[in-house]
Amino acid sequence: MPAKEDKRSRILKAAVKVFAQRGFYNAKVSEIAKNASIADGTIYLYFKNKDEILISIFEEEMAKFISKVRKEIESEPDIKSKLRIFVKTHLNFVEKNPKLAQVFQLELRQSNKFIKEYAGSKLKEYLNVAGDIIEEGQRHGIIRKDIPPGLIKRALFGSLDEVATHWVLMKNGKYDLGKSAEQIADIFINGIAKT
Amino acid sequence: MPAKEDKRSRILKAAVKVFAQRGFYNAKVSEIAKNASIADGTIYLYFKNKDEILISIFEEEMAKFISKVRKEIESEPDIKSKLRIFVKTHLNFVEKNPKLAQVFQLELRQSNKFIKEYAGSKLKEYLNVAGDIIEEGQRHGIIRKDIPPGLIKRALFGSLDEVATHWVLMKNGKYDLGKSAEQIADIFINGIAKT
Amino acid sequence: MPAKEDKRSRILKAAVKVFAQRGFYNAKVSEIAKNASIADGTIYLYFKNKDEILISIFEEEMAKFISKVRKEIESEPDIKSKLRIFVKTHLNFVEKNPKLAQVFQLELRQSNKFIKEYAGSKLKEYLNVAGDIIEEGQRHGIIRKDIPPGLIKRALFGSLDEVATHWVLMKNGKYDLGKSAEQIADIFINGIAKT
Amino acid sequence: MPAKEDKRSRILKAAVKVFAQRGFYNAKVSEIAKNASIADGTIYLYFKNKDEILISIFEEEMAKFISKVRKEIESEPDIKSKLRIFVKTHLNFVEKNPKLAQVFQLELRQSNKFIKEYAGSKLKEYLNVAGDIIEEGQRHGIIRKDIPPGLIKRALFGSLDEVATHWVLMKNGKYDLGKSAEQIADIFINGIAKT
DNA sequence: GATGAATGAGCGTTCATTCAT
DNA sequence: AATGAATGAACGCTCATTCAT
Repeated sequence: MPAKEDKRSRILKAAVKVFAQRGFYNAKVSEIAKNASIADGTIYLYFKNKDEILISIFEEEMAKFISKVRKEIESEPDIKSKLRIFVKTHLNFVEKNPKLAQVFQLELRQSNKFIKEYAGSKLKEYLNVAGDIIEEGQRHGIIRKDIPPGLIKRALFGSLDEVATHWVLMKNGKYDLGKSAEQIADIFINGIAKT
Repeated sequence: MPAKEDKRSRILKAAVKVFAQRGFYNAKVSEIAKNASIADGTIYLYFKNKDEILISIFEEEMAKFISKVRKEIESEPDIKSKLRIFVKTHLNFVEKNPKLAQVFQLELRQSNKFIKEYAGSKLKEYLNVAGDIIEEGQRHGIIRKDIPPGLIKRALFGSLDEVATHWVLMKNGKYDLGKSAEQIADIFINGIAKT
Repeated sequence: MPAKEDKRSRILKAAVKVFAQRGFYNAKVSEIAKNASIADGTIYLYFKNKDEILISIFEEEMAKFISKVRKEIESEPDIKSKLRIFVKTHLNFVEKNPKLAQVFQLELRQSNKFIKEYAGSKLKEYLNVAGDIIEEGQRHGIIRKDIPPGLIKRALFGSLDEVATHWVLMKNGKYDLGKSAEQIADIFINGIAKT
Repeated sequence: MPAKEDKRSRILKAAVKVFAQRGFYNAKVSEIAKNASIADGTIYLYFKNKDEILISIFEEEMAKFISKVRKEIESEPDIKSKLRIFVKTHLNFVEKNPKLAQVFQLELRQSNKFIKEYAGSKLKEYLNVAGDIIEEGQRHGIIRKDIPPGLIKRALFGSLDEVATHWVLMKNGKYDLGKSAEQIADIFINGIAKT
């Protein structure tokens, strides 16, 4: 059923564009429909409501991204480089997908449904990619054990997220996210290294 | 000016309560007015619009908080303890002001005006409290100089912010923010220390 | 507060006009507002929703009509003439208020809320005006006692209602409701007389 | 034609069920289709639109009912018993077909098309069954001639209709329609008898 | 004939904001 | 300054109906 899948992705693609352009609340469903070259009502054959479009964008892009990150990490020889790659892949994704980044960093958080009702399983899964590396590092005696991995992964994610948001708000141009990635990786790798 | 100031703060106090209870978008101006025991229209004598109430809450609470943080830091003898106190004060504030924390961590970000138009001078000022400590540390040769203080302060803030948001979403109970503060401080102090 | 009362009745008057013209479901709230020379939203200061406008028309017109009927009956000397006057007043009201009659006979019954949720206390009250006459007649030995007044009043009302509806659908012109009133009164008075 | 006829009646049967359950306006065509185990679009091969389904139910059930009433009356020896049987058959039908009665008494009247456009030939035909008895009675000098049969039949129908509606709204249980039928017949037979 | 995916018109209601008093 | 009645813009969503297959 390729036609159906095709229509569904056209909606999502159009939604990313419109959300990034207008913001989630100002984005009109009818504008998304027009951008996807379908009728307004058709959207509701694929998504329950406007919030669900937003959440689907997140879930599906995150799913793709998570498996990408996993693949990148896999081939790294040690804990530290895994962590470094995790950080670099995160900020590289932001840099390469500015529209999507705007949706992830800004629009997503305007939806009550997303923030307060959506459990955020994809987010948890992503955080656990980092969490798993950290736990492994702790088992191997490379990472200090007196800080819970749950806190470390969250602190790391917070740093990346904040830097990403700032980059989006600065309209991209300003700084080099690749460099920042290296530096954030440095901070955390040194910060949590077993001494 | 006491009467006016009084009414103004009653509005802000009522707004924090209603925003925390209902969320920014679901909060009705009329409900804030009722909570402040004034007429709907009166609110517009003190604030330009609903977003301005939110922004004013942020600005005024941040002003108080910033000067508190500054005072706390002042008395600390060295860079590292200044940084540690910065972190602890941040998370302690969250823990002691759950309603305000909910507004800061969640509701504030639902306002397009806040995110996209409000330059966030108070936020910058707050970040610079950390930035100043870091710069001082770099000048004193205690903190590595190869990472821009602008990035460090943002990374640190991001970590604190993410942990705070998680705490708010978990409905507070779960974990000990005091302990987390120590651990985040540890990570960053070690992470940016000159080796 | 005459201004407020005035606005409320302007809405009701406009609603009768628009409901009669377009039917309940096709009537747009905005058209009612325009006819009443007020803003759309103002309607919702006076009525909870569109159905409530319809129900209010019914309740308020019925209240006026019921007290009119009661007054007419009061002055009649005996049971039979009371019953006759009841019938005549009913059909006379229909004849003199064609727009309202259209709303009562046709539009009202298109509202699910009216039919299925609204208890219809005013309708009950009206039926009881007839019911009371009948009970009195039974007590006085003028009306046969082997038929419950509850059935008689309903049968009588049904006859009047059906004739009224037919008259509305025939666009009024056709027949003389005054004559019909006399004849229906005849049927019922003879039909329920104690023999 | 059996397959087609079969599908058509399945739709009508499903529609009665769904209309009685949800009301005409809340009934979804797709739900009728699901109940009839056919595709949504198939309904439009048999009926022009949703209103036509409703009207068809009415017409077809009325056709069956009218011929039933005619048969019942035929075997009656005199005018009065014919009239009595007419009344009893009417209310007996209601009592024996509660779902259909709900559709006839309540849902049918919510359709603008039915009320205002559908001439109601089946209704006329049914009324004329009573009208014919009455005219015959007038010719035979049994029924008073000073009331037009057109009014009598309508008054009688109104009584039956109102009692039926009340019975439906009371959710059936309450009263004995058989008894009511006798009493209504009494009222009218006495009421229109030549004196 | 049968399907069911696609269409797109249609509108009640909310609520931030204004402004006459 | 304070009031609160009045305003009116704004739009997501449903669902009867169509039509390509």
